[in-house]
Parts: sequence; C-alpha cells; structure tokens
Amino acid sequence: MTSLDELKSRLREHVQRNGLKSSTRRDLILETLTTLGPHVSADQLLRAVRERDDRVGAATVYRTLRILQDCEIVAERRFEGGASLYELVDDTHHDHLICVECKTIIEFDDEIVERAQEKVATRFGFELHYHRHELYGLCAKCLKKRGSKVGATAR
Amino acid sequence: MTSLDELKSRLREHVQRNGLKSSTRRDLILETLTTLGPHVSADQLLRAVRERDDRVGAATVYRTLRILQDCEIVAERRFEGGASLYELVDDTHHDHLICVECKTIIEFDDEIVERAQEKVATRFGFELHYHRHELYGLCAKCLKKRGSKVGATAR
DNA sequence: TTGGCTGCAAATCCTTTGCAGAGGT
DNA sequence: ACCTCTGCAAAGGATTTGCAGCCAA
Repeated sequence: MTSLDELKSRLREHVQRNGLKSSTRRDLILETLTTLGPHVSADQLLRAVRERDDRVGAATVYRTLRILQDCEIVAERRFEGGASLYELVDDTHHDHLICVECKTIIEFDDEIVERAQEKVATRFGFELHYHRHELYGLCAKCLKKRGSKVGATAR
Repeated sequence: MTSLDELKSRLREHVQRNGLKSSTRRDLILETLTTLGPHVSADQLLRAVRERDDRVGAATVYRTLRILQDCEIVAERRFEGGASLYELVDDTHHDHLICVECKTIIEFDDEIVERAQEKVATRFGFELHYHRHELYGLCAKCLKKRGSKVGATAR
C-alpha cells in the first residue's frame, strides 16, 4: 500500500515539473479517492467529494483524474458495460476476476501468467508497457444461488 | 474460420428460438461484417453497410450487433480510448497485443496463459465464462522508429 | 393480421470544453 | 500581476429508445 502522503508528494512533484499549480480541490479529491474502494467511477468519486465540499463540479473531478493518471497515481479501467472505473495504482500489480451476475470484482495476480505474457510480447517483438487481464464468470456465491437452475447462461 | 453460412444458420436458429423474425437488413449487416477486418467499430460497419444499401440506419446496426452478441456470433471489445470494436467470435480463442503508438492490433493465443487462468478461477470458486487479455506496448516497427530517442514513455 | 423490424430524430449517458471569475505563487 | 484552476453550462461522441410505418410469418 502506498501512503496518502506519498501520493500527495508524487502529485506535488508532477505539478511543479509541469508548470501547474496545486489546489485544495485537487488535494481533496485525491484524499477522498483513497478512502473509497479499489474501483470507483467518476460519479461515485464526485458524490463522495461533495459530501465534504458540495461546491465541487464534475468537470474538476474528471480533470483531476486525468492529472492523476498522468502522474501514474490512478489508472483508468474500462470494464464491460457502463462508465470507466478508476483505481489507485499500487506497487503490486493485479488483474481482475469479475462476476457477470453481481458485478463483484476480485483482484488477483499470478506469476505464471505474468511470465507467460512477457514471452508472448518478446515473440512478437513488442516492448510491453502494461496490460489488462480480466476473467468474467460467476462467483461462488452466485453459482450457489443458481443451484439447480441448470443451463442458465449469462452474457 | 467459421463460414458465412454457418453464421447465418446460427443467427436463424437464435431468431426462431426467441420469437424474433428474420430480416434482409440483418442478413446484410452480418454479411458485410464478414467482409471487414477482425475489429470493426459500429460506425465503420455502418458505412460499409451503407455502400450496399444507403437506407440503413445506425440504430439498426447497433440493434443487430446486440443480437449477434446474444447468439455469440460477435463479441464487443472495449479497448482503451474511443468506441467499442466488434469481432467475429471464432472457434479459436485469441487475445490481443496492442501498439500504443500506431494502434496496430495483433492477435495471439497462448495455452500456458489459458491454463493458468483456469486455475486462478478455480482458486476463487469462479465458473469462468470468458475473458479478455490485452497487452499494451510498442510494436517492433514503432520501436525501431524511435531508435535513439531514449526514455520516451508512452501511456 | 399480428408483432417484430426499421429509419428517423430525440434522448441518454459519460466525458470534455469554453468562458468568466476565483485562487495560487 | 500572471497564469492556472474552477464551476457552470453547453458541446461532444457513442449508444439507446420512442414512435409511426414497413415487412415477415
């Protein structure tokens, strides 16, 4: 886990290097983000921020998220269906298991997969920067709920 | 490669099973789709369809794509940035290597990865339905183009 | 004849942008 | 002071939906 202070200083550094200015709004948004779950939509973030300061506009949240992506504090995720979700970039890389029924997202990481994809990249002469790996299916809970209902196919 | 006739009959079957009706428009769209590249946007598809029949509306293309997804003839892909791309679902599953510079998409499949993700799913009690696995980076061509320009980091 | 299909335009949803004023350095 | 940041509202792009007429079964 990266600490909030660490994130703040990374943001400050990025701001200075790029001739931007710091602002209380931006700090507030970053702070709020760290209090929320690992995958947040711009809208969820906006609501949470407004609970602390109801004068914040949606545009500011989007603009701030863009900056936070630039300095690699957050990453944008476009899962299937609906809006983008944003997550704090952690030192530990992880991929996602997503339940198509209840939308639960489980994070995992698997070294075998990681190594295998490096090989694939090399095979095609690619220089790998990042990747996304998402497994969609039914989680244990939803499987149990379905129980005897055989043949129900989610999509 | 799945043949066009095979796809058509799969569509017909789906249509009958679900109390829908077949239509020339839908057939035209499916046919057109098979003549295009492996990743097509709704807009590209619309243009191509209109070259054959300029009375087709955008809504019909979207509605047809939805149906084609339901009967697993095409899959929707939300790559980073821009609109969704659609691809014919082939018997051979494949994943994607995407160049962040020139946007080239290379398809690959790797059994090690496939097996590894089955294991991950099992570990979490998931029943795996499908997945997406995308590697982003620089392709060989763009790497060469950069040549000496060291330290350029794409994101 | 019935009920699904279609084009059109309007409506949505998510995100970005223009502008005038507030705020940071 | 200068230039960035912000809220607001309007614009934008992609996709969906309502409706009246068209078409297949």
